[in-house]
Amino acid sequence: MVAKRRTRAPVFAALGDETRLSLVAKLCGGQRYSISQLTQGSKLTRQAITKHLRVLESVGIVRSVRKGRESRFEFVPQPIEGIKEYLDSVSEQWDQALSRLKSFVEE
Amino acid sequence: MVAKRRTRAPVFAALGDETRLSLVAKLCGGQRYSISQLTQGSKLTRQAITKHLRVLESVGIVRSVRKGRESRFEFVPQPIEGIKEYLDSVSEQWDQALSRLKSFVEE
DNA sequence: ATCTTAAGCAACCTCCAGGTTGCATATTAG
DNA sequence: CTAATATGCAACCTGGAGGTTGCTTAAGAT
Repeated sequence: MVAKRRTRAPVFAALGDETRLSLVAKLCGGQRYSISQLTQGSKLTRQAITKHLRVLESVGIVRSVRKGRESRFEFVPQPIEGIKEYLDSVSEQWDQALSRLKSFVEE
Repeated sequence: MVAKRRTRAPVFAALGDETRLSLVAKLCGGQRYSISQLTQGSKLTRQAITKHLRVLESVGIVRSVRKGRESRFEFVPQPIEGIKEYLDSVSEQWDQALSRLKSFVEE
């Protein structure tokens, strides 16, 4: 296991796009889909979808497995768990700040 | 209260940048900071920092209040709570998929 | 009244994200 | 074997993100 980088920004950035968010929405249901399948219903080109999938893959949100002539993509939960933890720490800091303020006012 | 948009992508996008993430990290501690203060220690220009702050402000993660000649920025938790909920729903879908798979294998 | 500090505004630059088209290659179907 | 399907690769285009510099205006400090 290599040092897991302390930078969540790329993961947030990967989620910062409607198209990719809907890919995630589809894939987190557990099913695996080929690129062509994921392109169905989208108004974008297969190549555009491919690029988006590569972005998601580059931050580990998604993984591809070649199966015959198609490459099937599947969801990987870890990166999203990672940023959830990060957001929790942000909320926690904020809550602590609030409670410090509260006790300051009360005394 | 106007229809809260169903699109979290812009919030994720706003967090998808190291500089903005560190601004959030600083501000979620509860203190308010002026633009100049937030620029201190950064290698970027005040104007660059200003632009980043406007991005955060545009999605509601941050709010600015003019105080004399300086405008002080403060953290606003709601948008981040929003995407936390979104991520929870993603995890939930994933977990349900896993448990369906599990019961399918077991029978 | 003047100097200094905080911010806003605007023009400008560079680079890359997001899309497209066109063509090549690998598999599966008939 | 041949046709059709699923991808990969590469070149190309365009707009906007992220930065900078320069100048102006507002508000404190002396």
